[in-house]
Amino acid sequence: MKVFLDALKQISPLSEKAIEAFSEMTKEEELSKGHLLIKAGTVCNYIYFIEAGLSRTFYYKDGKDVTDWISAEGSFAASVVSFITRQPDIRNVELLEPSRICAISYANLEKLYADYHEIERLGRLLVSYGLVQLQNRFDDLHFASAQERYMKLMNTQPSLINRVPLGMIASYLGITQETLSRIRAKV
Amino acid sequence: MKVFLDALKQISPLSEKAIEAFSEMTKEEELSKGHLLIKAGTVCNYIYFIEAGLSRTFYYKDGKDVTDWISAEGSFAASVVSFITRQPDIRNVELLEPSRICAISYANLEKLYADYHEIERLGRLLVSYGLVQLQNRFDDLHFASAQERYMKLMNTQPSLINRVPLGMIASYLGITQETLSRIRAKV
DNA sequence: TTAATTTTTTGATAAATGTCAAAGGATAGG
DNA sequence: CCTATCCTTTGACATTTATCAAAAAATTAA
Repeated sequence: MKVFLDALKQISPLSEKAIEAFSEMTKEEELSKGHLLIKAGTVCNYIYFIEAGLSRTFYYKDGKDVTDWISAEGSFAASVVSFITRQPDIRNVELLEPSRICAISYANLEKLYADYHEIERLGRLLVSYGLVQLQNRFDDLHFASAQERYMKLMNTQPSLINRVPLGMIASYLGITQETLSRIRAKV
Repeated sequence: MKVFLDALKQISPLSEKAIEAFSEMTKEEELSKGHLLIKAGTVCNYIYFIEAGLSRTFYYKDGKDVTDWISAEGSFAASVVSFITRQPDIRNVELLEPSRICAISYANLEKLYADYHEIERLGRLLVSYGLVQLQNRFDDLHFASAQERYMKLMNTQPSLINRVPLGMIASYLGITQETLSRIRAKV
């Protein structure tokens, strides 16, 4: 839990009271590799913070497994669209490594937002930073070549290369695993 | 201004006081086609709401004009990444039609956020819905064909087809104008 | 309206990436 | 340590999309 609360404080200062309220609303769990945090077709009722470990968000498009997002320790995992819209979504979230996570439910978070202006602010900032991250990935996908995208991933998150199977990384980058394998052979 | 305030109220209820504060902080303008709202290389200090008209966000990648976003009446325009991170960004925003806009500065918005919990909530919701929109476009770019993307645009925002030059729409969809022209001829 | 400019289409060709198939490697459980 | 499974690479070929060039169509300004 400490890693989680420290990360929150980094985003925006929180009073002792708010931190306590947060920690009361949050439950910590140790889960094994392969555990499904969120199942496609359901409404995502939890946001997870990865204190240790690794997860990926994925769905099926035309029968093919698409890796939408990868969350390592220190970041959040969820079916964000479903969490926000309160509609079922096609995304699953699974653990790629045994992980220690903090989970907070939609209902509890709403309560915290309503009770604490400072937590509402924190939430706004978190979503804002998420938007910036997504825009960066969007820009890559928009007009960068497969090789450019791979290079950028190597520069920004090199550790993922050894922790995530190549096929999932390829899909994350929007290419096939054969193409990624060839890029890798060339570079 | 009324269109803007009504749109805000739709997102989240606001007290009379908050609405008044908002309208005091907002300035309304009529601007002509071609007007540059935001210039590349600067920090984006305003968020614009388009009451009437049309804008696009664009930048240059390898000397080529890339249309990043298109905002029609009832939506927001900004260099969102720059507005959030307070860093200069490569994006420009220009008007594609004579437009009536409402502008609110970063500093004023921060003040509103600090003074009104209800406005902070509104801000969180606005960013959240923006995130959902971007995720939808991201999904298309991730693993949908050029034709699928065009079809989806036709279904969701058909009016843009007649208001925005084909080259900009093509770029918005992540393809060349020749490819879009051929898709159009085929469909 | 004409003339100039911009936008869109079309054709030929090239480049990037995908698909299918199969062979090697690596890894984990019995 | 052996076998089954999963992961990665490689090859041959197909498809999609980009590039370059030029013509046709539409729009704008004089």
